[in-house]
Amino acid sequence: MPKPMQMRLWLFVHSNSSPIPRILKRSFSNHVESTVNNNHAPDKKKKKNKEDPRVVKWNKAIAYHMRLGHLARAQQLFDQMPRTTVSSYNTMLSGYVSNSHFALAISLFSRMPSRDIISYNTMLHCHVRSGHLPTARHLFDEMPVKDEVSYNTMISAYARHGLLHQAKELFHQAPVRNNISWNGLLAAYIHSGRFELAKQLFESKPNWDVISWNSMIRGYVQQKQIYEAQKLFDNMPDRDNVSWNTIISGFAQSGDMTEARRLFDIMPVEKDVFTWTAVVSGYAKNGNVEEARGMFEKMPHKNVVSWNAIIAAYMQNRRFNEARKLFDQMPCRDQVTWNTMLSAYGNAGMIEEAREMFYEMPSRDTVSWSAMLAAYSQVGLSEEVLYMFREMFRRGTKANYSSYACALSTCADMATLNYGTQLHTQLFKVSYGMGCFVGNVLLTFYFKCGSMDDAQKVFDEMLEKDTASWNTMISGYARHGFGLKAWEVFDLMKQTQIKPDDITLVGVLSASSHAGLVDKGISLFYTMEQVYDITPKPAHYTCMIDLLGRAGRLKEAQSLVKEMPFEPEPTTWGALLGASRVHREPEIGIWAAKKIFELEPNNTGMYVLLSNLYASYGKWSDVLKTRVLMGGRGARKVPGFSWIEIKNKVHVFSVGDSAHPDKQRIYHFLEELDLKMKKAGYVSATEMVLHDVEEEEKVHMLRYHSERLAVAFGILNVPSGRPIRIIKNLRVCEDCHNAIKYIAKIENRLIILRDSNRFHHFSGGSCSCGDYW
DNA sequence: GTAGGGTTAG
Repeated sequence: MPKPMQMRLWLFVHSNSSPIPRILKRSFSNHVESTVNNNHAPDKKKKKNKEDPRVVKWNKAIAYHMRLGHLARAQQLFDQMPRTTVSSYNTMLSGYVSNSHFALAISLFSRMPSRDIISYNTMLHCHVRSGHLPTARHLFDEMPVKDEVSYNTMISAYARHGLLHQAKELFHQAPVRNNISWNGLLAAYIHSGRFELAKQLFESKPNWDVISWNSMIRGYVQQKQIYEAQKLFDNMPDRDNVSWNTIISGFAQSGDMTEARRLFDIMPVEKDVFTWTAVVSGYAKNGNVEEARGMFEKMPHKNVVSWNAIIAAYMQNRRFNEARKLFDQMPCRDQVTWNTMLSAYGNAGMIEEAREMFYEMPSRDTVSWSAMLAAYSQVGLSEEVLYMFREMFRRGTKANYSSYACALSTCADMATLNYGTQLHTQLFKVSYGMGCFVGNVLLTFYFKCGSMDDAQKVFDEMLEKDTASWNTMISGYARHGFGLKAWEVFDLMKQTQIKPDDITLVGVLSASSHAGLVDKGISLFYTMEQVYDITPKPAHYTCMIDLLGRAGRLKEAQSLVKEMPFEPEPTTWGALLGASRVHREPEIGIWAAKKIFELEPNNTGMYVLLSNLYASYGKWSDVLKTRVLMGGRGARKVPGFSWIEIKNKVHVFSVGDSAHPDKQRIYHFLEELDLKMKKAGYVSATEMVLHDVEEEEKVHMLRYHSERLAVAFGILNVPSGRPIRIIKNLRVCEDCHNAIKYIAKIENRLIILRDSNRFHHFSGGSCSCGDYW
């Protein structure tokens, strides 16, 4: 049995497809011969000694300038060299890569007269660092010879991207494994969310080095198990500065700044820029900008990253002017600086400022484009999102999963399943396997579009699933009213190594509520702390109130609200309000509505809910009062009216506030409406407004009429009672198609007509409204 | 020439 090293070289020599230059091939060949004959591995030291000392001297000088980032000087030296060897090229190559000049590295690599394994490994590292894993893999596959460095480079690259499957595959394929390979595998488990497996691996091998201990601490931090992380930190055999930085940033990220600060003050190793920056960003995340600023001032050596952290601190806490001042003062800005500003403006909905940043920034990377996409998406500019997404490709920026995520979620919002599916296909072309992130994006998309089958298919095909994948499935099914299915997924999840988190339980509780699984839901809620070690949060209470409310147990829901250990959120009150409307408990509903207005005086949606609540009891004067309170804040086309037009007939949902200040506008609308209504044989709209309180009965009748149409299409009476409804393969006439869309808008539902056929696409057929063609 | 820690998008 040949030794692994010899085996690899043998493979290389006998490979006909090897792209390696002939000269190099010959020298390799000789080398192999001698190695095989002598039956021992090549001696690296001997090889090093062969290098011309003058060349070594030049190389050292080049490397020195590269380390300092003096690229031009390094280049000059390289050009002046009396004799260049592969090692000089390699020095240049690795200098370019460590200075992130990937294009220069690629160009140099292509011009090299000969290449050795180090050139190939450096190039591999180059592609990995620039984030082009498919290119790296391609090179890896084509490499004439691979050693453990090549394998390790790929393993840890896959690990960092959460691609456990690929990392594991190469780990097992690797002919030789060292500590770095094992650490790579460990990192792969951690980054793909398979922390239980990471723990098992870590426990099974006793001789781990400090790097793996640090990875495990980081893993616990990522799992939000900070006290476990601390236990590990306390027990580890020796701690270096990275260990300290990891645990400090762990406490900082988990919001425990007291402990983070205590560790910071007692740490026995020297604090570096990582330590300081972790603390600055920790204070920022806690909203303590002053303290963050104080630490920033004290920081002995600031770099761009620390500047970025302080700018993010101000931006995250909405202190835009101060952030802007710092931004202007900064000694030098990098891509992240610009992106930080851009994305923070985007998050705040300050679209103009975001746009300004985007167009002013010297260069744009994927994050910049993604942030801009997110900014547009946030303010609902769906068309802009898709335009920018295409523009991004046109400008040659590679889209990543974030950009796809944004585009896909916009597709979901616009209910453009076709374009989204197209993106799905595209994603497959560019991707290097179904990682968690891409899978989760697709799951979200298909659920948003209501294509449960497609979502399930993606889920089944996913090689790696993390907590988010399971959560998306559970809450996806829950949202669409498939409570049993959601429970099924939850039961499956419990059989895996992945632990449910608080979001999982929110999904399961809401599934229970929509499927009427009241007892299951209640028992989960009261045992979640013991079984899953998760303390109920406001969202869990909201689910419970929704669950009890839907089941008609309003009194219990009411007392649970009172028992809550924290102030109920507007959505909690909303759940109670909705239930009280369905189960005719106006007192509770009004109580809830009042609470909502205290919390959110401008919540127009709640005004509408309240006025609907009154309307369903025939309390028309209260409807009116509520509408008056709403003022001009209603999002309707004409304030005070909800109406749809179906086949030239106007259906009025409600006519409310004749007391609305914008009388001119209302009367103008009424004139138009009048004509249409009279033509359709209905009572005049003007009449209704003038006698609105008395005539509301008639309005109610009209509402009922139009609702009947809606029921025919299956739009109302959605089993889940939730605002998403998918109608597949509907044969519908043009007018009704529009009407359905309009109902969706009025009723604040997302209705998706999937694969529906419009009137003109057919010859011979009939629509549910009675029309035929 | 390969592994762990701090800042930005999702």
